[in-house]
Amino acid sequence: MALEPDAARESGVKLDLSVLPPIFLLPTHIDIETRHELEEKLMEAGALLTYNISEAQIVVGNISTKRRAALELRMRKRWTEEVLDSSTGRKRGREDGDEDQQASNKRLRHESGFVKTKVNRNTEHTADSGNESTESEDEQSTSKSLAREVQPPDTSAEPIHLHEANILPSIGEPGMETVHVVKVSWLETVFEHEKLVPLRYYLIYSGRTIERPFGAPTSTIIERAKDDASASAPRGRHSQYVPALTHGPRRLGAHQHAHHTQSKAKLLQQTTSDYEGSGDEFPEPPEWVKRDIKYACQRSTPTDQANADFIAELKKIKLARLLTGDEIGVRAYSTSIAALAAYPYKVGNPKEILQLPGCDVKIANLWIEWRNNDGKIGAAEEAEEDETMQVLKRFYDIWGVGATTAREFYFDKGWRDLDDIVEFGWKGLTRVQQIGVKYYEEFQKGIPRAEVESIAAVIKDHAIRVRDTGIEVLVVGGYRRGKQESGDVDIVVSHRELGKTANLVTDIVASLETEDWITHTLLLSLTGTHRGQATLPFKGAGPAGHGFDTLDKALVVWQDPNWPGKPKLSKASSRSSSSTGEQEQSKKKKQQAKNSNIHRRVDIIISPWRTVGCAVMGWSGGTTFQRDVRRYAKNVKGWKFDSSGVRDRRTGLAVDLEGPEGVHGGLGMVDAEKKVFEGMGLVWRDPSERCTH
DNA sequence: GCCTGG
DNA sequence: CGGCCTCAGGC
DNA sequence: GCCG
Repeated sequence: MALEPDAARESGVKLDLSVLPPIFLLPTHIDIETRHELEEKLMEAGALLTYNISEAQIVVGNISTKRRAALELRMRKRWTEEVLDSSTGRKRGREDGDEDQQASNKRLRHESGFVKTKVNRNTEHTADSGNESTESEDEQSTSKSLAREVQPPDTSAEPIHLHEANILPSIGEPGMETVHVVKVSWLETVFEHEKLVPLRYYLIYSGRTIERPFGAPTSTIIERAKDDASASAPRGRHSQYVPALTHGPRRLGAHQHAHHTQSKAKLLQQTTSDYEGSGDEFPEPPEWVKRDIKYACQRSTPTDQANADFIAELKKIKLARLLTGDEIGVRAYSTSIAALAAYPYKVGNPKEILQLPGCDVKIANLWIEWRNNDGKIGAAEEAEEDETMQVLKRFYDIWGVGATTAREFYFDKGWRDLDDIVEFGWKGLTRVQQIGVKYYEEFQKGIPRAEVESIAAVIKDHAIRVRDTGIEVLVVGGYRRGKQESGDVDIVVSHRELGKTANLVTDIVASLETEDWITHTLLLSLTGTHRGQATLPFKGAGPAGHGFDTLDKALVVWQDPNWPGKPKLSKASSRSSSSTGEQEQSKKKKQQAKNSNIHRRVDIIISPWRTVGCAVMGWSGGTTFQRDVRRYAKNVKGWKFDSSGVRDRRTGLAVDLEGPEGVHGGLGMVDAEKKVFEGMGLVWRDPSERCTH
């Protein structure tokens, strides 16, 4: 029973760790009990335990890769760069300083067996394996591989006898700026043998402290980005370009229209004080400017925009606001951009900008800067080039990751790229985020119009299969606005008979899955069906007024299951591969037998016919257009608009814009949409004129 | 109740 | 100075 | 950041 370790016997002396530099214990992956135990033993042995990582020279952790080690330090605000073995550091209290690290490694390799298990070069990234496996097991398999652990070196076989002077690795400068991250097994070994053993066999990573590597030093952008979104509203947003306003009202140069411009006019002098551009001439503003039309749904916003270049710069600022969690800033810039996007002339004078609703001196001054600075805005370029912003953007582009989570990934977790997420955070991702990461590159690719059309045709075909030929569809979203490439496919599916749209999403998705068009369902929204079923009398003829259903919809991942070289399935066994001939074939083709068709994001929206015009309208506009439809409905009409219908805010009753049972006769979805525009007092515009961004 | 997407 | 589009679903 |  009472086994006595060799080391214990030979050292009559009590273990003394007071010679060691400050030690930091990484809590990561060490349960609280073990940690307390280690802390206790360290204290007993007189070790210098620190809880301030910046003063630690030895960091002990239950981790295994360099990458993770650097990450753990980074997370705790200690930025380091790796010190390599080759950089033969100065010897540390050692006479025979000629033995460099390589030599010592070499010797180690010869004299003991555990070098191969030592670090085990456990550096293969799990991200790399992510592409190989197939289908729904992928997320799991990837996370599984993350759990792989390195075996600790088997030290009991060969106790180590080395000089105390050799305890610390001979790399890096001595002192606080160098930090060595070692495995927990080092401490365990030390305690087991009650003897100090060299770090180097347990060394994961050696780093030298460096400055935080990037960015305009503590630029306001970064400061803002650090703020948690949950904290109080972003503050301190004041541009250096906003002039103090002191003058009384002045008269606008060439024109004297709307009153609202007068209050702006007094700022104008300030704004343009250092602007000596072309004369004061500029074109007669369009009607919507004169009438101070504030809602994007009330004006035409064409695809090709006279001020696209300037808008592009503004969008960079808007993106920065988005990534920093400044939603209100995003709103503001969206409004300004939408107004500029609708302005049909190339701006040549800042006064033109002041005329626009949603634009004021701030934007006018940005335009001046843009004009005087060769088409560049400092804040925009700065944000674009900022490395923090770039990382946040990378994360934000993951489907299912928003600005808040992107910032959490970066500032809290310390991750820098997708590999970090896969390697260190996979299990913490939601299901849809895992899918978003898995198809990251594919989802970035635009979808050509022809492909949108063929996807729509397949959906329509399946909808007809699960119902009948009364199914009608319309592709909405960017496609309908005329974009050459769409980010995703949005399609509205309806049927003139009320009962035929109940449970339709479910049936369509099921049918598509049968033929493997859908690889993942990201979201299934069924409230329409739920409510419809609850409210609607089976035989129809329900009193109008009930009918306020939200829409059923499915957000799915789509892949064309037909690909060149696909093994032909025999007619009989359509689903499972059971025939022996097939097995052989699939085995033979195992390598190239992979569907390389690009995965696409597809939104299938079901609408009852009664409100299909609202659905079409609600899904066809750009973001700002849609938001302004709702604002307009609220502020001008006192209604609440959403893509499943309109109701009066006061009475709560549904507003029938399309007739109690929707449009009839030869009228279709677009006619229904026209009725909605008309009913809201809006001029119907071709979707290509709703390009608000 | 926060976060996300549309 | 307060408000800024709206809603369902996932966690 | 702009509006009422």
